[in-house]
Amino acid sequence: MMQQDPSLSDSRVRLLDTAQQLFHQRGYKSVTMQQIARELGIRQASLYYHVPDGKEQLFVEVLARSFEQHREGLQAALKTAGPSLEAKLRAAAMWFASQPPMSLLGMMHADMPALSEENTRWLEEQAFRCLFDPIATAFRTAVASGEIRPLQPDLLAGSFLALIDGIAYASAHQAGSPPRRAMNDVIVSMILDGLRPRPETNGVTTDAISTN
Amino acid sequence: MMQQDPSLSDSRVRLLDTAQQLFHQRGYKSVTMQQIARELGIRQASLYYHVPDGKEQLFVEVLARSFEQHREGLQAALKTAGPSLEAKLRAAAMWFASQPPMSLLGMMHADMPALSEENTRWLEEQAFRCLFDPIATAFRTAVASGEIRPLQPDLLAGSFLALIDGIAYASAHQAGSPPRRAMNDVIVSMILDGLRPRPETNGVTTDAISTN
DNA sequence: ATTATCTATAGATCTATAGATAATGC
DNA sequence: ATTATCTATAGATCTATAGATAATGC
Repeated sequence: MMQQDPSLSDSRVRLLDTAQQLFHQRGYKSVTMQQIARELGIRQASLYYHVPDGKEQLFVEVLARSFEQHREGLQAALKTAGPSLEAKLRAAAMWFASQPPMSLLGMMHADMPALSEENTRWLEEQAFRCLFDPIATAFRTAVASGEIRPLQPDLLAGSFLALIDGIAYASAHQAGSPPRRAMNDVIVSMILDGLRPRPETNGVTTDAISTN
Repeated sequence: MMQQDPSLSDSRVRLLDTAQQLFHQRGYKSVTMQQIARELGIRQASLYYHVPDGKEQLFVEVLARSFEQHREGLQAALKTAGPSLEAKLRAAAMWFASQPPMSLLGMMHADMPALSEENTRWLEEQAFRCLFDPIATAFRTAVASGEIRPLQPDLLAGSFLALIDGIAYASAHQAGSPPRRAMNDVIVSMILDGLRPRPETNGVTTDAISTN
């Protein structure tokens, strides 16, 4: 009748998957338990067998699982990449491009205020640990090695994530936007070399894509 | 008894201001007519005198007004700035830093799906015209003059706005984050010159702020 | 016995409408 | 007469609970 341990039975995983998709698409408040159930082909009340603590618990679990997936994917990507910041940024961007858009900023902003303070704080910690920290570490290393100028690594990590988020948004909502890989190339190039033509770089330029 | 023309009476403006603040803070769905009314010190039903078509109309009007304010502020800032892209970006960033954070991306993502298709489309057009277009034009000009490398101006404009959005978010939600002006300097410098040290720039570097 | 669903429904919340009331300006 | 509020309330929607039902595995 009850089930306290968050088991990972088949039907529970299906629930988390469906909820994840809907929450990421429309946010916490807009998605109803009704809709999640309909999508699963079961009745609304049946959801409470899997998440006895209700909608907020479901949302928190979904988001935490999503963060964790990103952490693992990011770590793997950063590990296989070479030691240069450029390689790491490309690998990280590729990882994000391979995942469904998660609109981190949007979620953080719009959905957190509806949750309990405890859940908010905890999810912010998870987001920090899983998404922000790996990127910030890469920037910190690059600053330490002199590979990039001495700017605040935290700010750079935030900027990188904001750009990644923007790309995900554009590719999901903007009609004729380029593929995410192509946009990745442009922003990595921008981050590292800037938009101004480099003065003395006689050789192949890193320009990725032509105008408009 | 009724009032069809969107007059700008004192009490109506107060309503729009209050609603704007709340909507920008917590998004469309999370804010209730009840809360808006409480904030104004009146009863919930009284709101419908000013917005007979209800909550969605209120939200659309608030957002449209907000976009328009930004368009005017942006245009003014771009006009007073010098012709260089750097001056324009700094001016635009300064304008945004002078305004309450509006979390454009978050709103777009989380709130639009709850609105009618017509309103969604219309608001997207307004966002494009008021926020995106002025910035994209600046980038287009800079590409045409050769001031920057030939990358897609639209993508660059989106990137710039994503960064601005990220800064607003950080300054609003992150505990010890630097002032928005300082973050602006860093990102403009990053956008234009990149993070890698410029090879032949013998002179004053544009490094803004020290490590960490 | 455990797992996963179902029906039925209480209770809360939220939007919106109807119609009354009060103040101000002509 | 116009402007801006009020009270009261209908109707919709949404979360969550109680308890029944059915299938599968021991």
